[in-house]
Amino acid sequence: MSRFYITTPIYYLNDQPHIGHAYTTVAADTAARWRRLCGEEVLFLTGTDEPGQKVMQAAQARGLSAQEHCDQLSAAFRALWVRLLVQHDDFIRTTEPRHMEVVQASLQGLYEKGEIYPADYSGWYSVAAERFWTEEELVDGKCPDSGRPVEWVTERNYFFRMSAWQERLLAHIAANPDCIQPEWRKNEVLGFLQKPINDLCISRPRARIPWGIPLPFDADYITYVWFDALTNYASAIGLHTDPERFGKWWPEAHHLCGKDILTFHTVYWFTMLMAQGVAPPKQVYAHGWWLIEGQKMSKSVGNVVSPNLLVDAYGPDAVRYFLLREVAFGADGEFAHAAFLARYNADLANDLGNLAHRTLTMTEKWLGGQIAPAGPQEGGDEALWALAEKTTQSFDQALRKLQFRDALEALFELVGAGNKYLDREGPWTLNKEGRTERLGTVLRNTAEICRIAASHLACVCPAKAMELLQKLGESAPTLSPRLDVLPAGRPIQSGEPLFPRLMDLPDSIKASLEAAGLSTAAATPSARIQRTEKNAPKEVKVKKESPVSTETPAPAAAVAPAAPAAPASTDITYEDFAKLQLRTGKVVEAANHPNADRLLVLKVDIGEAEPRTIVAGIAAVYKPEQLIGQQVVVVANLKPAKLRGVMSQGMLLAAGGADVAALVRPAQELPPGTVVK
RNA sequence: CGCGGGGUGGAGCAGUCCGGUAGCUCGUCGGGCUCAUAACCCGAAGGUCGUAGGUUCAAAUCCUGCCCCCGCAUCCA
Repeated sequence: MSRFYITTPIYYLNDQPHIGHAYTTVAADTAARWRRLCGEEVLFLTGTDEPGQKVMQAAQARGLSAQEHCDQLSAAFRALWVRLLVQHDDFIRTTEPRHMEVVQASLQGLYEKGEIYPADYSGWYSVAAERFWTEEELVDGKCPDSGRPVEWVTERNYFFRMSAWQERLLAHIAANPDCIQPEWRKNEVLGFLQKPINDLCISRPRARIPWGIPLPFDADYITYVWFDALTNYASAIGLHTDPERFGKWWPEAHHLCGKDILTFHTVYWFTMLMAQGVAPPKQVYAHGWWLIEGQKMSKSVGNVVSPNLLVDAYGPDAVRYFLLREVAFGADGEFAHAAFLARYNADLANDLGNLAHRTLTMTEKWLGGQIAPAGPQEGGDEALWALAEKTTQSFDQALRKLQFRDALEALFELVGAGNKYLDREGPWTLNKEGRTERLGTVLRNTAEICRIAASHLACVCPAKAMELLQKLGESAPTLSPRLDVLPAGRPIQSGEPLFPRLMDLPDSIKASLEAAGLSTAAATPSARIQRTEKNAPKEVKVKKESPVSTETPAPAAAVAPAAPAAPASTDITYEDFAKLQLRTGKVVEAANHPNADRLLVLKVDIGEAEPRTIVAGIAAVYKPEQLIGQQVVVVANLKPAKLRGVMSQGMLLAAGGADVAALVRPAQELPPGTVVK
């Protein structure tokens, strides 16, 4: 029996699970479910990555011990997987003994082979950020994160001879062209490997970082987090501890990961394994990132698509379907609720749901609710049989290559063909003319299409697929492409529509969009509305940038860049103005920017659950303590931007030209969040 | 020469590696059907495939230059 071992990265417990975590995990689950459906032996591993500075900081911020914090968050991940219908076979935590002992065995083995050696390392160290920086990374000779001074520190550490494996790594990739996917990502890795790579520092002094796996050969050091984390893929199946189990699964290892950590999963991990005499995994597949409503994912915007919110609003099946159908696996995508609604209605409600519903209701009305025997093939029958055969093949091929979108596209081509077939064969006419035998054949054919669609969809939309199969009287998926699988006389029931059409965004989604300062115009599933909504930010940008364009003759703004007043030639419509979301706010905290002397970092309450962090260039005019308790006017839907390292989630209105003269504030005390227009 | 990605009918994308009738989804317009979740089906309009050259019998696809857009970076909010 063929085997399939698939993993997600172990997720770092510095924050709640977000859509990116859900994406990787759903993809892995779908691949795993498909292999199981095909009768293969499957091992699907996910888990959480626990030790680390950021985790400890996050724990401290919540007033918890690191272990309590990790237990809670790890449970939050597990709970989400349950909600998303993820069926992992194993869940590993890097604090488990079974993992730690393998990490130590690996290190010991490498040390004994001479693959790990001690050396002194010198660099600019920031006590505040607890890390080293390169000369180039420093800002004015200070730590770019904290703005604090750095010191030149020499430290003894242990290094893995990664550089010695560079040639063999290149040879391995050349000999195994599919081991890094997609192809264009592999080229990025190969580009990275054109330059000599360094040895990898795999230790950290315990004095500096107290939490981690101790080096077996020097108790003053703990293991570098990536060495620790990557090893999970092997420790979970018994590297160094259970050779039989490891030998069984390792040759079939497939790792999914985000594009940001591809280098770790290929260069570091492959060479770590090769140095231990273990072949690299069969394949590493890097997927892209989701933009949220046109913006890069950040904490505040990310809430709009928090996986739990999505599952609450749409249910797990629809969320899984959208994630896998909307973009090619590997490319970046955009999660917009309007697009979600459009996709859901078009594919799940109108095409599949409706095909099922019309087939089932006609069968109930005219055939006593029973599947009819397969009669002789006429009309479009032959083509339908052929397409079903072709579809099941395409689906399987695409899914084996993790091309989820292509697989679903193929499957919905068959669904579409089912709808067309009904129209051409016109069962309502057959019924009127009393041609019952042909009527039965036509409806059994589309029922079979539903059976095939549901069976294949069982890996993507497990719950809804089962629901549909049950309507057809089936208790489990059957992958046969034949249209004579359902037994004649089988009772069916139509029941309620499988995927009710969504006429508007759920209220919970609208509320979260509003809270994040995003438009809820997407509410109507009409493309016209989508279009204006999507175009809006672009138009604004064009205007903003036109002064520097060489194309247009520059208007007054370019001549007098200091004058913010818009020239008459760029009148805006009320519609343009209405795109601004202005709110009153109250400054609750204010501090100097750690790394910029003209900026202040403010926390401004604008009536949301949490105050916004807003960076303002007003340090020349206001001192932080003057501002606390002051009322201000905030542009609430300005795209967030990082200013000297601090994310700013809005802008304060201020009067003045190039230099700010004074902040704008309401004439009277108003509750925070009051709309300004 | 900072790094990376990209410019294909109104929108979003595929096709580019391996040159040879420009395809898909949504939208628009017109029609049909009436079993169905205002769903389904048919037809039409709409693209000099960013641009200028080159190679070729033939270029969205190969080569060269240029323009533009989007991320990251840049004390601009």
